[in-house]
Amino acid sequence: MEKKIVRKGPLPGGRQGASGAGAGRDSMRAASRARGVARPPSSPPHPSSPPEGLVSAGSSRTQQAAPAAGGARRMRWSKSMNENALRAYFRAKGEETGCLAYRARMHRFFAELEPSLSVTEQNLADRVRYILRSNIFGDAELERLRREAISSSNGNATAGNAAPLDAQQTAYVDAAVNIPFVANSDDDGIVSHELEKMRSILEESMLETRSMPLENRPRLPRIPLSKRNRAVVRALNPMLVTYLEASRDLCETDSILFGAELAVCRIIGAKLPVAGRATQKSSAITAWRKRIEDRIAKARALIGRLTSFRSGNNRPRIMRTVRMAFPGTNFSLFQPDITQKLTERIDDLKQKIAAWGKRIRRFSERSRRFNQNRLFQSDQKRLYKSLERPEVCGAGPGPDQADTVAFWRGLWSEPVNHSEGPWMEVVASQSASVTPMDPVTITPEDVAEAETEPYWKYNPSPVLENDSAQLYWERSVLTDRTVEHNRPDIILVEKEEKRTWLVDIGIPNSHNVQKYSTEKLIKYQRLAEEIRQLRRQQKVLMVPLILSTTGVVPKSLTDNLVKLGISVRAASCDQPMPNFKTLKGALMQIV
DNA sequence: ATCCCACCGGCCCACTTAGA
DNA sequence: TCTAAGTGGGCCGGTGGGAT
Repeated sequence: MEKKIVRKGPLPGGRQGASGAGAGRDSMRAASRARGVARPPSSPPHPSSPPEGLVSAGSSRTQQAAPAAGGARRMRWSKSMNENALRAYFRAKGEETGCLAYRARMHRFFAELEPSLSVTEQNLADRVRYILRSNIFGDAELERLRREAISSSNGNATAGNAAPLDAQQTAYVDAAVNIPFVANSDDDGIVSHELEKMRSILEESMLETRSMPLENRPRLPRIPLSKRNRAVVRALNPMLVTYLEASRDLCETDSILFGAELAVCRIIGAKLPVAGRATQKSSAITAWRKRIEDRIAKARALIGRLTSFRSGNNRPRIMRTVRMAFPGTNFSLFQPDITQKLTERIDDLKQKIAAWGKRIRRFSERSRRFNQNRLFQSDQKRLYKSLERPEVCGAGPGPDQADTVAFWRGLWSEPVNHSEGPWMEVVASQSASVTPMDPVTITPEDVAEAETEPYWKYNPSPVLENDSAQLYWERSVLTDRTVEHNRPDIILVEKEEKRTWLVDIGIPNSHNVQKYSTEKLIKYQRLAEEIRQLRRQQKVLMVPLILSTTGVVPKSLTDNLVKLGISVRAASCDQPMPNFKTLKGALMQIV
C-alpha cells in the first residue's frame, strides 16, 4: 500500500525529462539482443526453471524490497517471438476485416509457432497491438511477414494439413488460391508465366515513363483495394527493389514509382485517359449534383401526376403512377380521404424538393470554398484573378473624369423642391371606396360552438393551404440536414410576408413552466434555422404556448397569443385552456 | 559502486463497442 | 443479452545514464 502512495515515477505514456533519453525502446531491445543466453548476475533465472523467454522480474534490489507476488515472471519478447506473434496475427486475421474470434485462432497459431511459451490470449493481443503501434517492424518487414503468413496458411490448405480451419479461414484460402500471382509471389525461385508477363509490363511502363515529359503523364485512376489488386501490388514490390537501388536521384525514383503505378493499372486493366491531363476535361456537372437533380426531376413529375389525378384525371397511365406512389395492399385510390392523402403526399414531395435544392446550394457552396482554398494554397495569384470580374474591371474605357466630378458636385449643390405628384391623390381616392375589414374577435359563443364536438375527437387535416398561407398540423418537416425535433404542433407559413410561425403547445407541471418554455425554444432552434434556409423565409418565429396542469399561465402566453392574433380572453386563469380546435380556427382566421 | 531518475515494456483489469 | 474485440490506464519491473 505504502508503495502506491510514495510512488514517484512518471505515469506511463509521457516521456519526461532528458535523463533517460537514451533508455528508449531501441536500447532496451539492443540490450535484450546483446544479452542473449547469458543473463547478468543481477537478474538470475527464476528457480522454478521458467520456459525459454521467461525471465525473473525485478533486479536483485527490487526483489529484496518487494518480492513480486507469487514470484511474478515477465516474458522477454525477442525479435523472433515478435515475428511469430505477427505471423499468427496475420494468419488469423487474413485479409478479412470482419472476421470473428481471430484472437482465439491467433492464440492457437502462436502456440504452434512457439510451443514452449505459455501466453494468454490477452497477452498476445496486447503484444501484437504494441508491436503494430510502436513500429517495431518497418512496413516492408510487416509486409514480408504478412506474405509469409498468408502463403503458409495457403500451403497448409493445399497440402491438406490436418489443422482444422474454420469457415472464414477456408474462405480466405479459397480466395487466395483464386488470385493469380499470389501463390508465386514468394521469393521461392519459381517464376510463373504471370510473373514474367508482369515484369515485362513493368519494364515497358518504366521505360515509357522515363522518356515522357512530366506534364504528359496520364492521370492515374484510383484503384479499388481489392484482394486481387493488392496481390498485384505485392507481386510487383520485390521487382522494384533492384530499380530503386540503382536509382541515382529523386527524379529517377519518382519516374520508377510512376512507371510501377502505371504498370499496376495496366495489369489490372484500369481505364487510363488516352492523352495527357490537359486534354482531360471533367464533366461540368458533378455526379452528386446530377443525382440530386434527377431525383428532383422525378419528384416534380410525380407531383404533376398526383395533382392531375386529384383534379379528376383518371387516365390509366396517371392511375398507375399514383398507385406506385402509394405502395401497400390496404390502400385504394377511391377511399374517401384520398384527396387528403394526395395533398399530404404532394406536400411531402415539395418539401423533399426544397430540401434537395438546399442541399445542392450547400454542396455547391462547400465545393466552391474548397476549390478556392486549394487554389489559395497552390496559386494565390490565380485565385485573385479568378475573383476579379472582367466585365466590370478593365472592360472598356472609364468614364470621363470631368463629367464624374460635375455629376457628384451637381448632386448636392442644387436644391430641389420635392413634390409627391398627383398619383398619391389617385391612390387615396381609390382606397376610400374599399370597406375596412371587420375586426376578428373570438367570443365565448364561438368557443362553445367549436366545442360541440369534443376536442379529442377533432381530427384536423395535417396540411391546409391557400394562396397566402400554409398550415401544418402535427406534421414533420423534411429538412436537408437531419433535425432531431422536426414536428412542432403547428407550423404556419405566411407566404407573402415570408414569415413562419412554429407553435408548440405544452402542459407541464406548474413548477416546470419556465423550464419547459425555455426547452421548447431551444428544441426547435435548429428546425427554425433549417426552415429559414429551406424556404428562404425572412423570419421564423417560435411561439411556445404553455399552460400548466393547474392552470398557472406564464406571462409570455398572453404575448404569444397576441403575436398570433388570437383573442387573449381565453388565456385568463379561470378559463379552461383554449383547445386545439379553437386555436386552429383562430389561426385560419388570421390566415 | 551505488543510488536516483526518467522512461519503456509487460501485464492486468475494467470498461466500451460492435455485432449476432 | 451475450460474446469477442478493442481501449485506456494503472502498476511495477527493467534499463541506461547521470549524480553522488
